[in-house]
Amino acid sequence: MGKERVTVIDIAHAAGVSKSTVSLVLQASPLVNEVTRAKVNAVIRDLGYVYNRGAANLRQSNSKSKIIGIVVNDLTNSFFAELAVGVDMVVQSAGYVQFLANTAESVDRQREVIASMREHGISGLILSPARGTDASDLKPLVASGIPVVNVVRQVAGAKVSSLVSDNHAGMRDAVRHLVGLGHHRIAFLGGFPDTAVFNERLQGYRDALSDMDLAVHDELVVSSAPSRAGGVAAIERALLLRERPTAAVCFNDAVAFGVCDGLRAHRLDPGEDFAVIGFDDVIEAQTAVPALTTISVDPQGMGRRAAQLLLKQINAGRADAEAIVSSVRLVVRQSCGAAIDKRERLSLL
Amino acid sequence: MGKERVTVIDIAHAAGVSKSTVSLVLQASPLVNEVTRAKVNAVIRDLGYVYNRGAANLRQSNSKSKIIGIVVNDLTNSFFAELAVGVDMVVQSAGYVQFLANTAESVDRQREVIASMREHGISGLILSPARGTDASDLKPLVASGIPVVNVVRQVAGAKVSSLVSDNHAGMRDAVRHLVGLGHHRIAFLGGFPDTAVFNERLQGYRDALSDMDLAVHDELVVSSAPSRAGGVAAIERALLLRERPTAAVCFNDAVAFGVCDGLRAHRLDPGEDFAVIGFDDVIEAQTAVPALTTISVDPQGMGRRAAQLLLKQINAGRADAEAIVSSVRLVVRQSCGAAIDKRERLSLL
DNA sequence: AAAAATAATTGGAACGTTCCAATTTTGTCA
DNA sequence: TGACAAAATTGGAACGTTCCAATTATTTTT
Repeated sequence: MGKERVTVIDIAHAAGVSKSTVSLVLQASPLVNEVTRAKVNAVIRDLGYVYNRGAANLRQSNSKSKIIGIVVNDLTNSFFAELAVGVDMVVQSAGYVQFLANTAESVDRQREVIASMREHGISGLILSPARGTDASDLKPLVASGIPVVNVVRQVAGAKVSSLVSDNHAGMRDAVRHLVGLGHHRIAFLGGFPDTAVFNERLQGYRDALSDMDLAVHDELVVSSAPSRAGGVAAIERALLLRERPTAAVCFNDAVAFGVCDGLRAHRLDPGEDFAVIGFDDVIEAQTAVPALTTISVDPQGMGRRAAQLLLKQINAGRADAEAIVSSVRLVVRQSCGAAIDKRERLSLL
Repeated sequence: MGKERVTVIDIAHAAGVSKSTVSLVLQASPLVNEVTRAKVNAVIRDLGYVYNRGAANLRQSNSKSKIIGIVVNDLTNSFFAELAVGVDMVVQSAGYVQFLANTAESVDRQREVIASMREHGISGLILSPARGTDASDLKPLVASGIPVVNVVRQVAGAKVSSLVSDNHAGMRDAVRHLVGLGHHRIAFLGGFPDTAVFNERLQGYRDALSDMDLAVHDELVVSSAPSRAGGVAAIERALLLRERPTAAVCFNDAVAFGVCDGLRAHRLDPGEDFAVIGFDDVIEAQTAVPALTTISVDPQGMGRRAAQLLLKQINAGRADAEAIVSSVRLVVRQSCGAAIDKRERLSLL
């Protein structure tokens, strides 16, 4: 059943026209007469023809392939899943289809999948680089004129566009908010110190404290895996300090949830006895108990913007690197509690 | 810089051999002499040649394309993200690359992306069908001999393979466990009643109650959106019953988390005052507070198995439909609490 | 050393499409 | 009706690869 392919030649034959004409109707060219167009389209439907983009693409090597690649370092992280969804939306409605690959932080794997995608003729790539990605890994790609947009993480020295969230400003706003509520011992919890994102966020924390004329205590900075379990571990350590913090900004929401878990394990009520602020605003942040105050980075929106930027570069034919930092905003929910003085007043009742 | 493509002809020319020879070394044929092979490979590296799979694939239309498609109905759901990761793992190590598309439950979108993938020459498809998918949507695909593996959801009447989790047995085990702990008013919360998955799980719930000689009360079945918010709504309704349930099995983990939230809003402690069991075992289930007792379905494992099944069919050239139900297992954590009598004994202290 | 066998290489056709230049058909105007 | 313009159609070459049959180079056998 349905062994051999139906080609334009078959269509042409059945419709009594030439293959050139069939090709023209496939491209919706205005050159072809209405009645022949109708006839050809009918035959196309009848014979169950399916367009062979591979062949088409071979001929028109000038034109682009309608395929883009997206490779992320950790698809199990819902942040990246959301990002992929955002990319998918704009890419899909532009008539493109996307190769998606997960590198699980392996640069070797990343190299392989990028090479494979290249052989398949992607006309652009959105990349959330694995830790340790070197500019040389992207070199061949940009040398052959394929636009690349880095998201979330930058690659030092690579001449490609990037779209990262404003880590510095986000963390600064979080700290300011806590200070405004009356806190002055604020911890910075979670994250691996060898990443650019960590350092940007940490710097935002430090700068905010300085701006508000508060001392920066290094023992209040506790790094850990950027996961829920890491959050538990980090708050454990922070609670051992002789002078306990009264609030924490966390590397990301996963850490923040872990911190809440750890607080509860110590009979402390997050939001009430201790203020917690996350980063990312993952979906669960709004429905968790307590709802998480966090920095919203809208990963889906970032995905959309990255895809738009990539498509723009593909269409322009020219890919001059531009670095966009995506603004973020503080979303105040319950986990950071009310102002300290107000709380004290209430507790007097 | 790097404007025009390097082709086998360029390689042949530079290495002083024919394009046929170059082609042979590209395919690692044993027919070619070691020294020429080395020479050709050197030139390939020097000129920065990249293989054009499109062209190759065009010629050898018998051979397959090394591309598979995966389309899911909701990538923002971490269950499907995990599934995609599982697929990615086996597909990647088999030298394939995957088109990934998200349909967001739209059958129209699904139809479009499947058509697009077909035009791009996928040699197999893994599909988690959007709600309302009809067998006719898959007809053309199977007619042209492209293997399809449905995951999570079946499509009635479609002659394709499927891999679904054992919903009936999973829910049955959950209910049995609760009955074993001493509960006899157990609610079934969440999910849309018009889906096959819902009905399979509900049937497991009913059968387990019957098996244990307990009555099935329809008012204890409260459907809702299969989300955290839906869980909150469902438990709200369940708590309005004059005879309240003491435990609940939930349509999935998201609902279960919502149920926990709702319980807390009523000053009830999930796991202590009310037993909750989820379904899916998403990552957060183990780190949540209380850790969620749930039915583990290992989405990543399902993804791997689905991919393996698909590759098997692709390689066999023959795609006889087989229906696999993936076994599940109850993972007991804290949200279902201790046995009722033990708890009563403890509370006497 | 000639014949036969084997190893290595090669030119051209083919895959399914698009593009170009050329041709045929149709329409318009004097 | 003839001349011209406009509209519609068309054949062949090309894209980058693989495959086949054929050729050439090398080795083995007698």
